[in-house]
Amino acid sequence: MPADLLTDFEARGLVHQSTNPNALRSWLATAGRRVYAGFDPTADSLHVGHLVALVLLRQVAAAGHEPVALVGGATGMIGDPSGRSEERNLLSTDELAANVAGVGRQIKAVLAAAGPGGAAVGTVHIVDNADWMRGVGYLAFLRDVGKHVPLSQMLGKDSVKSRLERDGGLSYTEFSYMLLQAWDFVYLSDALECRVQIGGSDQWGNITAGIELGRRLRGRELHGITCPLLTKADGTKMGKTAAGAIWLDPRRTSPYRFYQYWFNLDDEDAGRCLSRLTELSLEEIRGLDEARRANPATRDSQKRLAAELTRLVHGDEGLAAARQATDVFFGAEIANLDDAALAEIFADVPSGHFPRATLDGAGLSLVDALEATGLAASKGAARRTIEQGGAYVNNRRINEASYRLTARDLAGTTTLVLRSGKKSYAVARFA
RNA sequence: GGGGAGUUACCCAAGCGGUCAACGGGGUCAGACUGUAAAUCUGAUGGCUUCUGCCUUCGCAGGUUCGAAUCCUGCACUCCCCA
Repeated sequence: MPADLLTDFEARGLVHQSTNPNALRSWLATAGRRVYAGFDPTADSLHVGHLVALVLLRQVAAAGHEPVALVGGATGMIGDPSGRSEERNLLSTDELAANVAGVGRQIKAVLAAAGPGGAAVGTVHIVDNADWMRGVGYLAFLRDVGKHVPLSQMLGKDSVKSRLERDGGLSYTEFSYMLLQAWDFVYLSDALECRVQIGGSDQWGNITAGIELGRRLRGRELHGITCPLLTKADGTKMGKTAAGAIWLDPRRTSPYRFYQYWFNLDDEDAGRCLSRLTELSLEEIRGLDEARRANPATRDSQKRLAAELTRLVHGDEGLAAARQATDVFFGAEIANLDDAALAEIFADVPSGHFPRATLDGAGLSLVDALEATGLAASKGAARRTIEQGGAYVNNRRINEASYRLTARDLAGTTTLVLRSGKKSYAVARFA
């Protein structure tokens, strides 16, 4: 028998708005129900902001239902105006195809990842709305769908209203977006008996448009749940850093940096993420909350959060690599590691290549090396960093701006590790 | 159409003939403290450098002067007021 999904969502702070909870609950009381969430293929990788929806779908599966992940190959042609202050640039069809493929792969991998205790995930549906939209003609769509959507309803949506009040306005194309998403919902209720759509709080308008259309077109009761936008205690969006978004694709954000992002959250954010993004039991989360208040310095919540999410996205190997890199980065002096291990650990760190001969004789000046590897913007900046005590070779602080690197500074046979400040690393290879 | 104000380093913003690579704030970087947190405190913040200086910057182009971000002329852009 299925767990009470809605109650669990509420307990985890995952419900922002929902349609009639009683009807929703009774529909979900039967196992094997299908619940969907949509993902826009705006890039070839998802980022941390998409994690809530992915985790929601995993919990749908864990509760004995069947999650449906929709990749918007068709809607991506148009662009969702929700939560956007300006008109989107259209993606080229090539770009879009690549994005749909990339995002689809990621969703599949995350949904297929083993749950806590190794529990396998059951049936998962991944669909692309281009598959049913491609053949639909404009006239047919206007007659079959558009005819049933009152303009007053469309104009009433916040996403439309806020845009109309702005100078940029919005195009007819983006205005029409909600019709497509509304039709997706009805289509999935026909094809897969899917009656529930979940999404971020900015999707409420699009979801209710679908519910309304289902009622008018089919006399069918559809349901919606939105979850609150995940933000940090300081009000900024989760997953945004000065350097850019935290992506799920390891080529964009290495498992190490992904791990570190969660590891570095402050206490309040870590607690919230544990309940919203992990599959730990509420009991276990309560325990971590208490431990954090009693003894915040151990950072158990952050460690656990980072471990859970890194494993979910990058698997056991990704987690192991992130942990190994963390040990080395925040550990003592680096010595006696072979090149292969260094290359592995520092895979995502910028590197500089120098001819082996530069280490001979007087050697290579540390200032030049810091500049060449990009750890310092200029030689002046490199000198400053050294003089202020922020430069390290193999994690050993170097204070002399005149320091020159020679063969004895190598940590491996051809490699040494430079560091600026607490967390910026670069690898120098001499071959 | 008439009148006025402005354009300074990543951003905001002082300076109004020499002592200006240019006050101050934000941001950023480094250090201390700490829990790889937050807050706080300290230092740095055009480039190169033999550490002594050199070079390039104050909307753009000229000019005056021993010397200009500062004065003059022209050009471009922005803003405000009156019509």
